[in-house]
Amino acid sequence: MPQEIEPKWQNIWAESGVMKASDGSEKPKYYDLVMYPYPSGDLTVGHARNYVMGDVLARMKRMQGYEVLHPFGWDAFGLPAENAAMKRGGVHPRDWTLNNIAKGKRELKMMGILYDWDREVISCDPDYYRWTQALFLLMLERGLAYRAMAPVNWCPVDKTVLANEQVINGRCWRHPDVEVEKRDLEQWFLKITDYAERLLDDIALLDKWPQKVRVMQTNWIGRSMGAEVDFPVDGMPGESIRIYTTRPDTLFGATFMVLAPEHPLVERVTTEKHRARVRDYAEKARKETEIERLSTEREKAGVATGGFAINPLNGEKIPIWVADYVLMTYGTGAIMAVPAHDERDFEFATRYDLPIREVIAPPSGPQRVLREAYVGPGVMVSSGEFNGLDSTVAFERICDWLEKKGIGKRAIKYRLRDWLISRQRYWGAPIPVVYCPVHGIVPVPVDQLPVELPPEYKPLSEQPNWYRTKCPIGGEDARRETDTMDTFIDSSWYFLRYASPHDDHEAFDSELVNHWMPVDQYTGGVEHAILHLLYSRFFTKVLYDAGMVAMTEPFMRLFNQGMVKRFGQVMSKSAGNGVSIDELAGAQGADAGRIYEMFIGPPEEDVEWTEAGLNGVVKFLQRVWRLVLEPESIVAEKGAPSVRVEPTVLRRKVAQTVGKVTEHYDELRFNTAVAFLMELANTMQGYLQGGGTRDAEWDSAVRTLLKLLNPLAPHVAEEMWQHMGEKGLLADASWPAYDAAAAAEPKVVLVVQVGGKLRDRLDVDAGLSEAEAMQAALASEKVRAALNGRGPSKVIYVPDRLINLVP
RNA sequence: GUCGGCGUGGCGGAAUGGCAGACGCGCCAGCCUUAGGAGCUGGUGCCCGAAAGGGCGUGGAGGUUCAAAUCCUCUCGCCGACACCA
Repeated sequence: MPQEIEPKWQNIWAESGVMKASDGSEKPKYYDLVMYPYPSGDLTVGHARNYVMGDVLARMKRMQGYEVLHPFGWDAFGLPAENAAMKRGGVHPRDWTLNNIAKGKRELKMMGILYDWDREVISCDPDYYRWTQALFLLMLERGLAYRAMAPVNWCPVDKTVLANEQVINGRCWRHPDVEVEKRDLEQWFLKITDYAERLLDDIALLDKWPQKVRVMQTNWIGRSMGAEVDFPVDGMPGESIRIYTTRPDTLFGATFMVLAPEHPLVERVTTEKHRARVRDYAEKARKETEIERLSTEREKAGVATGGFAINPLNGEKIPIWVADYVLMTYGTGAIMAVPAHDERDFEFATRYDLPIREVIAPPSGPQRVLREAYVGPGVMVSSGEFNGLDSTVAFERICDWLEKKGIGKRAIKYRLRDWLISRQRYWGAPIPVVYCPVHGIVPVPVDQLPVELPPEYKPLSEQPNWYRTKCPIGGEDARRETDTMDTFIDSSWYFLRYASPHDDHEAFDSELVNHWMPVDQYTGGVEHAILHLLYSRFFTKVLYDAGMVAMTEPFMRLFNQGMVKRFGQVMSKSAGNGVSIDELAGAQGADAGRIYEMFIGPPEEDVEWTEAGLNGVVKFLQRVWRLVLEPESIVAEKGAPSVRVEPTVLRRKVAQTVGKVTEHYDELRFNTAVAFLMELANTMQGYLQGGGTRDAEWDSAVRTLLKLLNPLAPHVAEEMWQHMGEKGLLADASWPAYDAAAAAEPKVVLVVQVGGKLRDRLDVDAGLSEAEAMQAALASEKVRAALNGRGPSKVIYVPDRLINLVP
């Protein structure tokens, strides 16, 4: 198998345009999308694994008669380019990025991966980020973008703000060993929280997503249902503290309150005597880093304010404390503490010797000594008029009561927070607004987009020639926003741009988007399970509301492929353990590399890279080559066994392989799909060695094998196809149809059993499913007679080959 | 701590509740050249046995079933996500 065949076929495919997606096609569409990568230099075999998966699927779908959209692009803005530029002074991030893109593109082509390159999207291209900016303005127009002074996560290494989602365990997502700091800054946010409910509810529609990702998104959004209740402050008429609780049924057990250190009422409720200590404590809490504050290991600590509040349910006076285990960013920043039924409150009460009152009795009855909080449901006690009720009932009754009295109401809270999108970086899409002393925040008119980055690589805030501008409204001297957007904005809509990549008067053509979308298959790493996928879903819903797209969810079916590791670590150039596509394709050819990537392990699992098995797939390809083009050499093999593979066995094997390979490609179970093809090749070899004739049936077996192999090993398959004298591209050939009758085992047998004893057996048609076979059996005279009118206690379906195993 | 997922040969891993270990790697033997680290053929879960054959086997303990790697309960171990969210 000469390696020159690879460029040969790559050129033929390019000229024939097999990979181009036609907008006006009559065929059913199939949108096969892979997550666009960050162009970080050499792509590794880890990237290739992902893209080969997408390519195998695209090639099969084309052969199945779909009009396949299989595009590619680059997530080209972002910090690594700036870091690289800084490292080798003088390199512009743009040059570094575009250079990497050129390299990556060459490698992808080398692997025989076919993309519709006419639709390539590069997020740092002004023709792209022009529309990223337009979409930001759409958000602004719809009231979904706002500026706010807020304590933000600040990465001291990257010197930029991070979104919540980019803070992992209190550390920067890019630098796992760097603690994130808190800073107060005025920043742009997107109101993703407005969509929290829909983002959560619509997870139900994503039934073809991995359960794991659905759970992660659900938890991330974090809905809780409860009530907001106002607790009047003792001695301050008209003043009250609003708390949020998920357990209104425990209101009678509230023995104290806790405010977050940043809570606005802390100063007011604090008495003179306690003022100094409270101030001191709040000051310290503010300085603590998020990671210290969020540690559950730490003992709960706080200080009393000296102030009191009134429990509106029973009129009881309860002390107000300040403690940092209450977060200003969730709920109302204030809680009622019910130590008997909340573990955190229990710990706090125990430490400061605060009263603990049980108001829900566990099923085992009231506890004599409370050693720990009881958080389950039970019977209400010490709760006035609600005594004796089940706590789940009391939950509703107390809410009703609060609402009737006007001191509280049911409320739903989300863990999800608004998306902070400002980045104090050069290499990103500039936020297209102007600050005018007269008109305030003025959006740059869409027809003036893009707000292009200045050529010089230097912080935008240090480029007055760039940021000094005129107000688009009145022409006053004004200043441009010098922050750029989080790159996750770029990637929240790139899959829409592929539908009309050259549209130069709108972000995308709605009609074309509605034609291609939603994405039928989306493949990418699980590391994007929350960030990218949640943001893309959010964008899609906003665009739906704006009437610009017809779908409410962008990705129908999601697949998270595993990572390729080496020496136990994720493969990457920077970690120095990368194996490049060049090396893989250079070793034994692109096709062997492709098959090996698919065969190395289950696609969703992480795999350790080793080339130990590469030789096995090379042997497989060589065997296929001989079967197809030199079958006579196999018949002549010396020392061959005399085991015969009957023609019927070969025929059935071919039919079964069609069914299995089609199904497993479809379900992205490539490792087993490869195994089935190997089995077929083994059977075919056995057939020849056993003296099988090379008749029309053999010929059809060969052709079927080539078609099934084509998505995996397209160069070799095309070459063999051509050698066989076939006209036309194998890529254009039709996918073999599955013949269920030919694939079926000879027959199946039903065992009918009454009272645990075998009564009769019945042959049924081959090819029936278990359910069909059972039904057929129950309808048959023979079985009815055997049952003797008593009805079966059991009807057992057993394949013929296993009949002897049944007692 | 909570929520997910996973435990199968020497290895990567297969098995709609139906012959566990497909397919491949590795290993062993033979063939071929005989320079093989190339190629071909056969064998290869573990134990007993010369063989025929027998026994045991999917982390562990129970259970459901004619039948369990698969379903249920408990338990041990590993991995991942989230983690004071009131």
